[in-house]
Amino acid sequence: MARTLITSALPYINGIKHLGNLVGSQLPADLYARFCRARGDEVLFLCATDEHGTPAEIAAQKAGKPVADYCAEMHATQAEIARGFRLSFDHFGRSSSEQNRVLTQHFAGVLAERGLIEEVEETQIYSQTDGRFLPDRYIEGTCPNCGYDSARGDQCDNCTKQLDPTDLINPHSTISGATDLEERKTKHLYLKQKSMRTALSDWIETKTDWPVLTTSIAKKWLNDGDGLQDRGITRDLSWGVPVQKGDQPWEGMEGKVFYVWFDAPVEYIACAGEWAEANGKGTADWERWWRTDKGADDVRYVQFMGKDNVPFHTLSFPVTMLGSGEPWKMVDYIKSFNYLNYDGGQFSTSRGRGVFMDQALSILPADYWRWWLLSHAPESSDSEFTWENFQGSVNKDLADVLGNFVSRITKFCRSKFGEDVPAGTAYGAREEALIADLSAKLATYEACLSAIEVRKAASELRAIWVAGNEYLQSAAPWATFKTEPDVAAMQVRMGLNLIALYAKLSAPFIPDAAATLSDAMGTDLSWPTDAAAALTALPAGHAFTVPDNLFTKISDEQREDWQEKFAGVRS
RNA sequence: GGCGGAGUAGCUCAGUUGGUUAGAGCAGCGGAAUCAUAAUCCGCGUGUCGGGGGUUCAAGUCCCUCCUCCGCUACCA
Repeated sequence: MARTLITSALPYINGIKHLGNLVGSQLPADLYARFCRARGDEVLFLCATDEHGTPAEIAAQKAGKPVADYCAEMHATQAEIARGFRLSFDHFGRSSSEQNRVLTQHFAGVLAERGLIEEVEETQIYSQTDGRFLPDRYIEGTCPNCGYDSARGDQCDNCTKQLDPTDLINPHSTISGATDLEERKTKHLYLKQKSMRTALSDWIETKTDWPVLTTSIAKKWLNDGDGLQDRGITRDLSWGVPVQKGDQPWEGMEGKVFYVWFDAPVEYIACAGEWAEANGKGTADWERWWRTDKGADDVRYVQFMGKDNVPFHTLSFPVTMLGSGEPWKMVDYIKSFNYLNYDGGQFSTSRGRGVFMDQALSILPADYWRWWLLSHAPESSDSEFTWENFQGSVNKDLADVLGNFVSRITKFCRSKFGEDVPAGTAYGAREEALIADLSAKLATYEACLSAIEVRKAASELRAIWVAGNEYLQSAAPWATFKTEPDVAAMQVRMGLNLIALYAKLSAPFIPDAAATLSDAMGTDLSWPTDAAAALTALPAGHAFTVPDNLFTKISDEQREDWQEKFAGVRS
């Protein structure tokens, strides 16, 4: 049995994510996980909240809560929303877990032993009022170049000049507004990525099947300018994984924590440990997914992420794993996505522009969103959400093409033959042609899903739904019923079998509707091996029920209402 | 500035290693059907493939150049 390990980029803890975040990692990862499970792979699908770092501390401060409590609450909220979207994680963990603390400290210790960590003393800005060192972007002041008065410490938004916080005139903290900033010396650990450059490059060169988006970003960081640079992996914060060398203290690093981008990817591994613990399993159970010396040799590991995450997954995290010299399972395929824009601009968390995951579920069920987002996934370039397009796709694809097909065949059968599959004649030439057509389409659909070609898979699935309508239209059982009721019965039997087949094939995209259909047809959601067999699965006499309409159309009034509601600031 | 991605029908997008009259879905127009959520099916496309130049028997596809949009640029994650 094929074994597939799937991870989605970890959503950051400081708020509810928008649809752009969802479609860039969690949702396509779920599609793939569902497909792999359906076709019989042993799957471990992991995701977690990324909880450490300054933004989490500040969000907690704004909410007036201790950061640990804040993160616990937000984790619960994000987990609930993930369930709402039917994201089928085997475990939804937390980067603040005990497992991650131990493993992160372990990696740091091993990397230090192997000479891949260097201590560097540097000068940073400290705010006495805030009682903390400030990352560059949390310092604002007047730009020495253009005079813009809200230039950030890393870059001026007005003239785009790269800045150093000490360049700013009248600098102040954006957290408190404090101006009592001072330069302080502080010591930090750097991961010596430069010394791993060749090993990384060799590894990336073997990945000839990766999407261009993934490899081009990786190669750029490897080769641009002076090439890959060493990177600081510690911070002067309190919320994070305490800096330790394995289980030993790290002299001179007391009170410091690891940088979130060092511990967050480690959570992919630690999450498997959390999964094992939550399910009464042992160390060996998760190590067979992650240690090539303990059974992970035959695992295929696939990661999903937005393009902004690619450098960390192609460089930093591999340095950690390869540098450890330990037999960790490396990623086999990285599926990366571009951005989803909202109605002519970007989704914006800070300005509350666009649709957030909780809001989306409050107006429509998960399947509607899953279908639109996946069928418009930003694979080859950035793509665009508009309410008109959303309304059109949902109404046409889901309500008309699929929903109405189910409705017309089940209701016709009920009125003419009752709620059992009718017998009638044997399948004839038209049915054989349909089976041949669907065999080909099924093969294409599977190939797209295997290759994680999300949009193409969606359009092929739609074509499979359309084939049912084409068949029904040319077979016209409502006409044959008047003269040859046995033929009409056979045609209806084919129609009902098509519904059962659609349930199986549609489940990765629209799991709720698929479950409704399989319940109504009294069948399961096992993956069909062959169209001919699948279309004779429901025998004459098999009982079914007529389901309620699968999808309700979005009215123009609703669309206009939502368009208005989500244009402005999130309340 | 550097790097990367994109620019194809009114809209959203496909176009494999260059090869017959450039495609799909939606919208629009015409027709058929009346089982069904006024749902379906059939037919209908004269697009300077962002502009210009080049290579080639042949370019949306390769090269050069210019324009526009977007992303990244290492202390936001």
